[in-house]
Formats: sequence, C-alpha cells, structure tokens
Amino acid sequence: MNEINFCPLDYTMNLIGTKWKPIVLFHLLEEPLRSGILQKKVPGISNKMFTQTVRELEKDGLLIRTVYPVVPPKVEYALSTRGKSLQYILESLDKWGAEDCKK
Amino acid sequence: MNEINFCPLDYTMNLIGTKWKPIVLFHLLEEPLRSGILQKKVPGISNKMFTQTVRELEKDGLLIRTVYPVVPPKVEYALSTRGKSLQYILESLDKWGAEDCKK
DNA sequence: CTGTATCCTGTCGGATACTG
DNA sequence: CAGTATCCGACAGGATACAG
Repeated sequence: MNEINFCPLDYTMNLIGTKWKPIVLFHLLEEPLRSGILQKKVPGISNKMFTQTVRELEKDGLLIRTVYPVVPPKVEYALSTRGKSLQYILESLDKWGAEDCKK
Repeated sequence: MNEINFCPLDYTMNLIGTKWKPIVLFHLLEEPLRSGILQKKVPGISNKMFTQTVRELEKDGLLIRTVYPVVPPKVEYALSTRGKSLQYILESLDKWGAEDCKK
C-alpha cells in the first residue's frame, strides 16, 4: 500500500466495501434485529459469512452485539452511533440502484 | 443467489462494490484522464487490476474509453453520464471517510 | 505508452457437521 | 437458536515478461 494519494473514500471502502457489509447495515437501519431474522434478510449469505461479517462490523464499532442470557440463546444486533451515521450513504446507494435498474 | 429480498443497494454494490472501482471513478470526477495518469492516482493498484477494473467499468457503461490513434498510444478515460450520476455517492463516501477518520 | 499473458499464492466463501 | 470448525474449490490479485 501507498499513502501518497490516500483518499478518505478509500478509508470508507475499507470499512464497508465488501459484498455483505452494506446490506447487513442497511437492514438494521429501521430497528435492531435478532441474529436469525437479520440473516434471513440477507438471502444468499452463508452462515459462515454472516458470522464473519457481523463480527467485523462489531470490531469496527459499526454495530453493537447484545447477548441475552436466556434459553434458547438470543442475540440482537443494532447499529452503533457510528453505524447510524452511514444511514445517509446506505440510502443513497439504495436509491441510486433503484433509479438505475429501471433503465 | 436468492431474489426474495433483493434490494437496490445490492444492485449498486454489484456495480461498484469492489476495492478499486470507486477510487477510479472518484478520480475521474473532475476531468477525463489518460491511462497512465489515472493509474498513478490509484497507488497500490497493480497493472493487471487497473486494466481489469477499467474494463469492467467500461462494460457496465460507467466510463468511456477513448483511444487516440497516435504514437505513442494515448488512451483517455472519462465518466459516462451514468458514471457521473454516481458523483453524489462517491463524494458522500469520501466525506464520510474524512469525517470519521478524524475520530 | 498502453495493454496482454502467464504463473502463482493467499484469501474468499460455500457445504457440512458439530457444540452450548 | 446462535455460533464454531473444517474441508476444499474458485478466484482475486501481485510479479514478471512481453506485444503493438
């Protein structure tokens, strides 16, 4: 890597520029969701990639993982403040896609 | 893939959701650039990935490739109308990154 | 200058089975 | 229900050499 022409866009893409991350975040915009529900909203994602994705998002402080000590286990994911600050971008991406695929 | 919960965001990410595409497009926002210049603005990218990236962007109609029949060869890349319509999003991603990495 | 063609390695990412 | 572990094929992506 070279930092000479580093641009913030690059920084952003390193956080959310993967196949699944934006979609996961997008589905959390409205409300926190428990694990199973969230995963079902991202069809095509494998169990492995789902876990890996939310783990990285948690590590980067974009979402918060809450474990409820009940049986059966219940885990809920919610956007952090930092994650919520992406709302505008996620919706822009969504809107652009909606407009563009009409053509 | 499953289309039940297909969202436009997914569509957008399939077009520009890679490591290099947004950066390449971003550097073309101001003005068309010839190949060598553009590539130098994306440090860290290998020759192979650069060619591959612009080829896909061209195929998807996001940029236009113009070959000038001169010696030495001159090739220029410019955003298409469709590519320009991403300006807003690219700048949002850039701004977010600039804001966020202050913290 | 611009782009292509190999080769080669690491990682992505799915399928499956299993634990608490 | 939620998550982990392993296996394994596919491909992203770099280095290098070469062509027009």
